[in-house]
Amino acid sequence: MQRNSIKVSMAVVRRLPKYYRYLGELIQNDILRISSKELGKIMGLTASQIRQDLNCFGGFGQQGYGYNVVELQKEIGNILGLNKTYNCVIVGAGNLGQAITNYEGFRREGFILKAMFDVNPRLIGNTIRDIKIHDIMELGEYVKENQIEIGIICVPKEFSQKVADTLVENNIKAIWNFAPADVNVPESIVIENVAISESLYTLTYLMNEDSLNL
Amino acid sequence: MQRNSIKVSMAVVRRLPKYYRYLGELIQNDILRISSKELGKIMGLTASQIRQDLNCFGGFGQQGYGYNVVELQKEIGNILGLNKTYNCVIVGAGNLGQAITNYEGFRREGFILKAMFDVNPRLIGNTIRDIKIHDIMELGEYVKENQIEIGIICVPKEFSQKVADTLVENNIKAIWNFAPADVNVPESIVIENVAISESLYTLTYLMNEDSLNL
DNA sequence: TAGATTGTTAATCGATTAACAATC
DNA sequence: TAGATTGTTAATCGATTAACAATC
Repeated sequence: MQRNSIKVSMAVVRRLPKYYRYLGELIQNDILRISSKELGKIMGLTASQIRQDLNCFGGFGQQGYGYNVVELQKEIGNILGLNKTYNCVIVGAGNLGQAITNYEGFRREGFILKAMFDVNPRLIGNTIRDIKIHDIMELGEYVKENQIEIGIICVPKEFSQKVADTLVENNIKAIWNFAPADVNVPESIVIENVAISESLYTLTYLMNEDSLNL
Repeated sequence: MQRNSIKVSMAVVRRLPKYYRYLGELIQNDILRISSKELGKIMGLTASQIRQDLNCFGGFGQQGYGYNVVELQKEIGNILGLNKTYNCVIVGAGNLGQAITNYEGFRREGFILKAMFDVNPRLIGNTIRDIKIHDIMELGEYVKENQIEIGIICVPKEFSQKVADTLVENNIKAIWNFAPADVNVPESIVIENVAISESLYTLTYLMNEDSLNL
């Protein structure tokens, strides 16, 4: 069931990966059927919100029954675009770049890491999990030649905008940026600036909230 | 200027670190004064929202002038609790744990990494940036003995809940969890579940949005 | 069938934006 | 002082929750 011209809010979109993840856990625990009420309890959402969220995309449930967990997870995966594969590169082969390379989950979901890039001569030429580390000078050409769709930026913030520019010039479709400074790209490019520190500072805010005397 | 019993919404709280970061960049660029209008343009927010956000905590600006960047950044830092120091441990000394250890920014903001922990005998006893990697069996005792306030979880998701439980039992105050599965803790403990994959799946959603026929 | 639970509309709540008097 | 821009109140917008008829 598909609708026409319903605009889905970012609030909903950002909950979808969480649904996807929790449904995956249910499958692992052999739970094959769930009601919005139960799912809400597990995820800390209201049943009403879950039904509203899902109905932005279609009626995936069944009255009197609930939702088929496997089917629903697959549907949400499709909505998220996880039924496709994506050619990716990682720029910056330090610890963070390596951590992402080593994370099995991403390969499983269709993210194909084609190459890594770095400035460090000691790293260039090495291989991590069969992925070769190239000289960052070759980045632009490689991205263009190999139809790379997603660029993952793991370089220090001083270089992140320059890397992003190179990616954009060579027809990247999306950038996942881990440098602790937002990167600017044209409207047509999809960008996620992660800024990991923000969640740490939220943590300390919450630790001190009581003593703030608001 | 402090108010009594105003509840600050999480929407506002999660913008504070971003203000802090952008103000830091302004300082680096020797911009010492800014209006809500200008700041909004840079950050992609409305001037009105910025003024509303800041006024949850006090009147930091001056009519006809704007905001003193250095002063405002410092105030927001205080609100976020960045005027204090925090004793931290990292559990899981793999690439991600090492990436965090190597990130200078955190030390600068008062996060004191006291120790790392791992199960891997090859890592135990080693040192990263002068931080010793301990046997994970010693985690609970160490946390209790050394007044550790923040536990950073960088272990595979199979072990994350168990690690969290150990931290909680030994009086941790907050947990910053990078394992790709939410960890449950008592109400009194502050928890940030990061789930990095969520932003990647949001990215692919946005890449495919047009073809969704909503 | 009766019970359960959805899909969906309406009501409420909260967050963002607009407007403007206060004031530097 | 005049101009600029805040702090703050009011208006609007959007997101969440509640309610219930539809239906499996």
